[in-house]
Parts: sequence; C-alpha cells; structure tokens
Amino acid sequence: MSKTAKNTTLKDIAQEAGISAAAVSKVLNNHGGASKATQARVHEIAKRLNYSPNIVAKSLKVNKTKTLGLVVSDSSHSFFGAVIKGAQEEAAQLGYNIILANTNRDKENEKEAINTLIGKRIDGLLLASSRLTQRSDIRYLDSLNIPYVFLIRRSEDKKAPFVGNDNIAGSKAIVDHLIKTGSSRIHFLNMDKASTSSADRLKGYTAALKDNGIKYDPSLVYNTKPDIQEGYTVIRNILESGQRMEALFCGCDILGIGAMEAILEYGLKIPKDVRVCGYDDIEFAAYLRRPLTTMRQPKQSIGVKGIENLVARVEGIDDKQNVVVLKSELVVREST
Amino acid sequence: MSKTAKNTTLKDIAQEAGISAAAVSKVLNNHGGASKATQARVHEIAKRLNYSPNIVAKSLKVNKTKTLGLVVSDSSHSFFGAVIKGAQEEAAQLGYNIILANTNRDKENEKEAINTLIGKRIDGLLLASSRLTQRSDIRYLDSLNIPYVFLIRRSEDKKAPFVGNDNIAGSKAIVDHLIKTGSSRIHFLNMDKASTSSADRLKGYTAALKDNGIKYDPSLVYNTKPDIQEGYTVIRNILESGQRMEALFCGCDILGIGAMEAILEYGLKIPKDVRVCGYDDIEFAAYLRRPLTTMRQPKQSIGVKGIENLVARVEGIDDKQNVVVLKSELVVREST
DNA sequence: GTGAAAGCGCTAACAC
DNA sequence: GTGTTAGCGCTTTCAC
Repeated sequence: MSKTAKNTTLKDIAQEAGISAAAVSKVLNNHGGASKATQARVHEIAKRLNYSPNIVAKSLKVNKTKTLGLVVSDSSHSFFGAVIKGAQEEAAQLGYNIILANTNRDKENEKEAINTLIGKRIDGLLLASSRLTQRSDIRYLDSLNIPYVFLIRRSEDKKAPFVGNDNIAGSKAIVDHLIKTGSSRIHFLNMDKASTSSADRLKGYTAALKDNGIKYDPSLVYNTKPDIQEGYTVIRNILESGQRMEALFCGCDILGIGAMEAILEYGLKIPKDVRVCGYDDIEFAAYLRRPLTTMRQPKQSIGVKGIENLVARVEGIDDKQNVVVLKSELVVREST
Repeated sequence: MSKTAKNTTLKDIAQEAGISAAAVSKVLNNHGGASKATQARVHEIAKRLNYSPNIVAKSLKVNKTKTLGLVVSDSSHSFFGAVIKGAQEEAAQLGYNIILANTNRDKENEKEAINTLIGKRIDGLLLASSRLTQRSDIRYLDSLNIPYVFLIRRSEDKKAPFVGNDNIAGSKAIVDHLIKTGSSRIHFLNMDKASTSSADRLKGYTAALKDNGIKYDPSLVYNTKPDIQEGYTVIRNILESGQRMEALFCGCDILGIGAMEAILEYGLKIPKDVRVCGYDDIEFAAYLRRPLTTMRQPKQSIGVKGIENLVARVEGIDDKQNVVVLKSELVVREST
C-alpha cells in the first residue's frame, strides 16, 4: 500500500518532449507556448503518462488554493445537511472544493477550526450559524485577511456579509398565522438567547402580538438549545406545572418535535388542544407524528448563494450584495 | 477586501532572529536546531508576528497534505449527515481535514469527484455508498495510488477495505422479528438492485424465510431508489392493485417513511393491518407518524472507524483490519 | 548542535 | 513565439 509510483510531473513530460517544463505548462494551460506540432506532442505525452497537475504546487505558486472553508455547528443536523449540499455543489460548479468543520456550537472550537483552515490557506470562509457574531469578533475575522460570509445567523454588525432568511418577518408571519386561526395566548420556545437569530425571532413574535393588539407576556417565552430532548423537557415541565397551553411557536423544527412528543404524551391533542409551529421546514417535518406547520427556509439556496457571494469576494468581483435575504414560506400542516 | 497583508513566513522570523529559515523551522517543529535562548527568541517572534505555517508549502515538500477525501452519494441525507460528522471529527482528532464531495448516486460523477480530489493530492479516500463496487472498479481505484476505504456499501471484491454493518445478519434479524411476531407473508421494498447492500439485504430476507420454513415468493420483492416519494409510489401501486399486505420490510428508513404514508393514506392501520420495518434508524425514525421499527446502524461510528482505518493505511500502520463489521441493533417501535 | 544548500512542482517574468 | 530563470515557503540532507 506504500506509494511507490511517482506521479508524472511537468518535468517528465518536458524531458520526453525535449522542451522545457515552463513550455509544457503553457501548452497545458493553453497559453500558447509552442508550435502546433509540439502542442499536440505534449498533449499526447501528458495523456499517455496519465499526467495530473499537482495542485499543491500550483497553489503555492499562485497563492490560491481554490479551497473554501465551511464551518457549521453540527453537520449531522438535517438542516445543515441541506445547506452543506447546496454549498458543496455550487462550489464544485465554480471550481472550488470545500473543507468541512464542525464546532458543536462552541466558540473556542470554532476559532480553532478556523485557524486550522487558515493554515491550509483556504481562499475564503463560510460561517454557518456561527458563534462569532459579536461586534468584537469582526476584528478577529478581519485579521484573517480572507473574505468570509455569514450564513443563516447574521453578525451583530449588520454590514458583515450575510446570506440567510429574514427571521423577523418569518416569525412574525408564523405567529400571525397562529393568531389569525384563533389563539391569543401563544407560548414561544425559542433557541439559545445568545444567537442573533433567536433575537430576531423574538422580535417577530412581539411584533405580531403588537400588530394584533395582544399584550406581550414574557412568562410565555422560554429558551433552550436546539435539541429534541431539550424541547421535550422544557415543554413537559411547563405542562406539569399546570400552565395552560393552547398554542406554541418553536424556534426550530427540532424543538417542535420534542415539544409535540411532550404534549401528546401528556395526553393533549394536537392541534385540537394545543397548536404547534416550528421553523426551518427540515426534510422530515411533513412526516412527523403530527406533520408540522413551519416556516420553510430555502436551505439549499442558502448554501448556493453563500458560495456565490463568497466566491465573488474571493475573485474580487465588485457587484456582489453585502446582505442577501432570501424568502421563507409558511407551510401549514396538521399541527395547527 | 483584497489581500494586501502578506503572511509571515519562516524567512521573516529568521531575519528578525538573525538565523537561517531552516533553523527556525527546526525550532518551531521541536527538532532542536538552536540554543535554548535562540529557541525562546524564535517562539517569541513567531507569536508576535502571528506566524501561521503555510501548510501548502509544507505539503509540497513532504508530499502529504493531511487532507482526506470523503465521497458520499448525498450529504443532505440524514443518514450520511451522521457518518460525515463522525468522520470529520475523528479526522480532526488525528490531524486531518476532510474535503467533501457529492455524487448524487451517479458513477460518472463519482469518478469525476475522485479525480478532482486526486488533483488536490489527498492522502486517502473514503467512499461512502459508492457506485464503484464492481470488481473492475478496483483496478481504477488501485491506479489512484492512494489508500481507500469503502464505507457502508462494500465492494464485490470482499478483500477491499470496508467499514460498515453486516447487512445479511441485520436484515435477517429484522425479518425474523416480523415472522416471530406473527407474519408469514412479508413484502420487501428493497433499494436499487445494483447495490451490494441491497443484495445482502435480500440474502438476509431469504435466509430468514428459509429458517422459518416459509417459501420465498419473488413477487413480494420490489426495488427502488431510496427516496420518500419513490417509496410512497411503489407501495401505493401495490395496494391499489389489490394485493394483500400484512407486513413490509423496507430496505431503508427513507423508503419506510414513504411506504407508511401510502399505507395510512390508503386507509389501513399501522401496525394493526400492516406492520412496517425500516433499516438504518435515522435520527427521526422515532418521531414519525408511526415510530418506525428498524435496524440501528452505528452511523457515527462508521465514520469514525472509517477514518481510523484509512489513516492507519495512509500512515503505513500494519495492524489494521481489512474489513470492519460493526454491530447493528434491532429497535422495536410502534410500527410493528 | 547549528546553519547552508538543495529542491518539492509549478508558473510568471523575462530574455532571446 | 520559445525557452530559460527564478522563486513561492517549507523541510531535509549534509557539512561543519
């Protein structure tokens, strides 16, 4: 299994063709460099020797790796799976590769992952649901000296490049739906407080209440991390405390799944007794115990647009937008 | 956004410390190379100048990139998400990065992706649910001159390195479960015929029947690609054709989801009228309309062990197993 | 122990 | 046009 077979290099081809390596390089990159006859000869030899250019050497020379970093909190989450797919395929389309890193929602892990990526001399960085969203983090990111784009969760610095959906409008729309269809007492199980996405979703929630003349009651709002078990536990505790619940907006579908389990287990009916909404529209939202009403984020498009925007920055194209806000769409299912 | 700031190099440090770049390299890699005092000085300067080694240059020199390729059919599938996570984290642990590629279940795409990866001079290749499982494909893979390991779906060549579960034993166990709990007429909705995994699952299915003295009826066996809609359509057609169905083994959970939708929509009860099993135990199998009985594959472990095995090959360690078969586990839920 | 020289494979700049 | 030279940033002999 040891690599004995040396790879063919430009020099090998040059030797066989009786010209210089530089000339071969030019021919193979279509920069002229030789007579038609020599060109044909070079191509023939390259093919025969099964030549594959050493991108590492090229990268060193041109100081570009055609590799992008994609940092996500957890690549095993269905939501990120779709984003990653979009990003990876668009990158391939544009001639780039993607190195993937997981942070498990930890800021130190994230910085460490980024530092490794920087060592590999990536040309640009995509940060999905980053923890580096504080204003002070921007200095760190800028010091990296490569372009970066936030995905899904924006920075507190609203000028930082971002691709995602409008969380305020999205959650306002979904809470509106809950109100229009009959509830005025709406529990809200939001994600971690620290996240700008959570903050925006809370804004949407309060805006919807206000628009409909409902008083905001902070005791109906809870926060927890996006995890099925967490959602289950929080809602179960609320129910067992004897609080009446008639409508519940969950900050993401994952929390919605846990919440619905708790509600059903408690003996309440969905949607008859409690109506439940999520956010994201992950792939399985339609096939749950109660198909979940939710806000569909264009997950794959977020990945695609993110790469598009990042590559534009990497390649110095000027007419890119700084902030790309994609539309989300209310999907009403059995849970409401 | 243009990269004006030049990165610090060994030479910069050397200059400031008044020694050679080679000496600095040795110090920074703890290969001795200077007096204690000089060493301290070098470290101080490196830190002050925010030195980050250029891995591209190092890779070129040592002919190793510390980068591995991971080729999957579809990274957005929940199942692969878990495998990717395990692989990525284990790779990071061992000092490697992962470049991800999608093939969309197409052999030509897969070869193209691999060729790109080879150009990037990856040190090794992980093939998850590959299409290159024919004996003749081994020649192609061997010609790459880097170690590779099949994940999940094995090659026809049983000597090819592989990490996954025992599909024969797994599907035999699940069909046994169906038989033991009362069914003798068992439909089987398997995945694509071409896959070695499907072939093995069919073997398990027939073995279970034989063990229990049930005659194998090929008219109960169907094949389709792993897609919710496909599963839905096939089962719906069977039902509408008037065939009686009392138990159904699906080759993967994804097909199980589609199948259950069709069955319920047709007005039959699960598990009362039809009992349904899947395979894989994807994250959401427990939260479906009918929580799905299934065979739990150790998804994350497959990624972890796959990387472990591959890295052992890359680093020339001899005591690695060629074929690693991980245990799957029957998880009984409401659907049976 | 310490430092100088060579060279990984490629391409951009420069001479002919 | 055509080909040579130099050098990207690093490590690894090899001399001292």
